[in-house]
Amino acid sequence: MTRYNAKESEPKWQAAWTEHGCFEAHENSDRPKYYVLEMFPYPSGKIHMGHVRNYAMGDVLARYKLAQGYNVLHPMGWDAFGMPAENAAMERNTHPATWTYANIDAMRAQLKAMGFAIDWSREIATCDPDYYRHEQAMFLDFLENGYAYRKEASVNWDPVDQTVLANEQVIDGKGWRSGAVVEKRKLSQWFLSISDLADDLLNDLATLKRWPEKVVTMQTNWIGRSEGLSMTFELVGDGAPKQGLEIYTTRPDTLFGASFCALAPDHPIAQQLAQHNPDLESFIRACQASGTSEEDIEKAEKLGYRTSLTAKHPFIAGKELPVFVANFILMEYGTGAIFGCPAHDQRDLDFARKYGLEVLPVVIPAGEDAATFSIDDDAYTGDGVLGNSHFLDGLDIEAAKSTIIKRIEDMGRGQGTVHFKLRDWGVSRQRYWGCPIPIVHCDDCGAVPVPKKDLPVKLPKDVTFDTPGNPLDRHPTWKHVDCPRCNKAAQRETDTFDTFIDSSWYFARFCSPKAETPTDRSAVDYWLPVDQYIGGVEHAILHLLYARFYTRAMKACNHIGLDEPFDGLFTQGMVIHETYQDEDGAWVAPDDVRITVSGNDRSASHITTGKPVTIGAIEKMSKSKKNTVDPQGIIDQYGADTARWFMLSDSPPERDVEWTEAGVEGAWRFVQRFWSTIADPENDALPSLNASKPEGELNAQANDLRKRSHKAVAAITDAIEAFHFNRAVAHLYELTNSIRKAAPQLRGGSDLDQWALREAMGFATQLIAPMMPHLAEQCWQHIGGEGLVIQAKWPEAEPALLTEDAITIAIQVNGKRRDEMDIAKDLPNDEVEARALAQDRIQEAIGGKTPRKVIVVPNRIVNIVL
RNA sequence: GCCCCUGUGGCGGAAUUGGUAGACGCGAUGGAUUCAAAAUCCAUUGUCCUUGCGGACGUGCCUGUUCGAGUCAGGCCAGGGGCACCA
Repeated sequence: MTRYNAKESEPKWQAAWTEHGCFEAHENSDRPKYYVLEMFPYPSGKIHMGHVRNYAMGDVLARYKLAQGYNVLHPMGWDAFGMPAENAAMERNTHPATWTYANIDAMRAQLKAMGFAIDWSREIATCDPDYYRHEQAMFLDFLENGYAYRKEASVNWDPVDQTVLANEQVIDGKGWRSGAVVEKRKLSQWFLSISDLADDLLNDLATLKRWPEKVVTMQTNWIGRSEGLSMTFELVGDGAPKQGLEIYTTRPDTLFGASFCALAPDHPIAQQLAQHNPDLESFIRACQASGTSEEDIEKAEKLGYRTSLTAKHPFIAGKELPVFVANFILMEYGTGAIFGCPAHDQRDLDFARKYGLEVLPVVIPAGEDAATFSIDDDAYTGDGVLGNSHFLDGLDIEAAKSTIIKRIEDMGRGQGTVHFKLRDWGVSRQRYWGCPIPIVHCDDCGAVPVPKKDLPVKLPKDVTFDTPGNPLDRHPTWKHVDCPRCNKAAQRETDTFDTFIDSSWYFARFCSPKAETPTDRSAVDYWLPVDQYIGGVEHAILHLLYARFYTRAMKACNHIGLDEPFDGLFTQGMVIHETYQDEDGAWVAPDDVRITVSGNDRSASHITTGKPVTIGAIEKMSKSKKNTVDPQGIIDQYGADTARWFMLSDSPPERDVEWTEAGVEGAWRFVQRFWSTIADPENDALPSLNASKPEGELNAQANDLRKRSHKAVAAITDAIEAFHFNRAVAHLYELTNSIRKAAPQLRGGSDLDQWALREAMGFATQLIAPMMPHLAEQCWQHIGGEGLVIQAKWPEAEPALLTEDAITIAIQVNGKRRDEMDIAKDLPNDEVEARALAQDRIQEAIGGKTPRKVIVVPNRIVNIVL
């Protein structure tokens, strides 16, 4: 028998699928549609194991749904804009486009070699003008419909590189590349008003039934809705603004426990006071200079500067609260000002202790008395009843909140309001390799949209990266254009879009990738929503929230007809690997490590030097720790099916999977074992899979095999539906073992027995096809299956074969298992009880006592209680 | 600090609604085959006691509910993830 040759087989079947157009999706179908999508890759150069895992999962689903008779859309594209291309351009002196498209070509070839069931005719790349011109058109629609606007915002500015840095590029307050101290700079930038839709985005999370709860929770927290009160305090003192001070609080019930007010350092009133107060000015400067990293915040002391102003308490005549400028108040949240109630907020308490302010409890826990309850080092944030609070006394917290809000509203001093942490999405990037923002700035007309007929605004090709700054800005001619409105000389916007915009609507473009408009309504109405979206949990917030917002904005502009783009979401785990370090602490790549096993102990040495190597933690594959394994090497050595199978085995898809050499070898062994199970020459005399079922009686073993294989059909179908690929794999191992065990006898049996064996082989081949499609095609051909296995209808189990008429149940005495017995299924309880009590071992265990109670759970268990 | 998730053999992990814990795979050990190896096949493999039959213990820890708990409840511990001076 010949070994299975993946190298020969895989390209052959890939060609066959292409030739038959197996994966091309068409809208005109009477089959139900199914849109399966994996998050599209950034074209970094070559695929990594994370891609293999992600796309293997999506592929199982796509092929399974295809076999189930669905009209499947399973497209692929490239999230092709972004900084790495510019960095590569600087380092290698190539153009970002050259680098990107070369990467795309390389990665496309690799994905094709993996044999994924992708409709390549729908391929898109976000850096293609044919893609981004529609993005520009939609931005203009958003602008017209009030979803986009322009405002001043501060950015991280690297004065050496003359560029804006993302927060992640600022390390210890310095630019990651230049090392220069980063400045805050105000730039006029474009924003999308995602916060206008905060309520919808929050409420509709409840409709996402097939999303992981974890992601829903994370988005809920990110949107951060809170209900509270905005109210104005009257200010007194030198230079007090007569409009007063507007604060925001979620605990209006604690107003009678207020002992100070505090402003953010960049609050307008603080700024104004600082103009005539050098001490305050330097305090504010110190606040702004302090770091914003987690660690800094953790360590930072609560600092305040007591201004000359005081705030009048609205209900306590003569009570005035000192007004501080404090370093822990954020201008971006609420109104940038608070009243502090130290008894019931830890930060306020820390602050009050430091500055000797009053701490008056106003929420009294059950069992305490308002007159004697006191606060020590910990603020009391629990439940209770109001005390020391005039007209609120005796109310619970919720009642007190609504009462005080009503009073303040009636006084015209404020109103109950809702605040969100979610802020508008700044989309301007001072970068070359992104989608140009289709705007012209005219001295007279302001920001003028580029007319749609003039789109796309294309990136110029002749740019250089040898000097810092934005190449679009210093390009000699590109930005100089005439105003579309008044024809006077004007300047193009030289910013490009955040690349998250590119990925916020690509799933819609896949429905009609060649349409002359951003979407073809009949196509998106047919295909959307995406039935199953699959990707890494690292996109749980930004990408998925942006895409949800974008879908709503597109709907408002008539590009799409629904609110939620992704009906089902699955977030898969990472691929991880052991790390290795040599004696000097340098990381060693897995390829350079030799592992020695003795018993259950493992040790490692360097493959060339022979020196000992320490086996370290199992971590996400990363270049810096050198614990990566290149999928290409695996494909070359074992073939795509082995890599796919390993990725789907063992670990549940949502958890991390550890890549191990032994595991891959195990997968490879199984590929061969499966092939030899099917292609054993001894089987050659068996009837073809097409042969009709002969008459006669099955022998016991053949009957058993039929039961096993039909049960496998049911179990594997359920497992795939539930995204339990590891369990589907386990069932396939079992079915294969059953076939191997039964084959020698059944081969020599009756025609019907032989047919049953062949049937089981056919099932196994079909069931394995979504995971190892090439191997399956080879086997399918070998056993005489009709056409391609990918085109075969998914098998269905005969219900009669799924139930057993004889079962084994356990017998317990006092909850401990003492024996088991074979009984007929659905045997009446009293008979089961009688038979259980008659068992020798049970009699022994009972020891002559009379059972107090006998519990019979039909077809499951008997428990005898003494 | 707040929120969420996860703890099962040497390892990855199975175990419908509470009903025989450890399926399946990896690793390991012994054997067959072989001149030898690779490959393949067979057997054993939770721990402890026992020559064997068998028995005791066992799903992070402690309590509880139940005839019966990996599964349910309460309280801890450990690991991972997310958010965070958000008023």
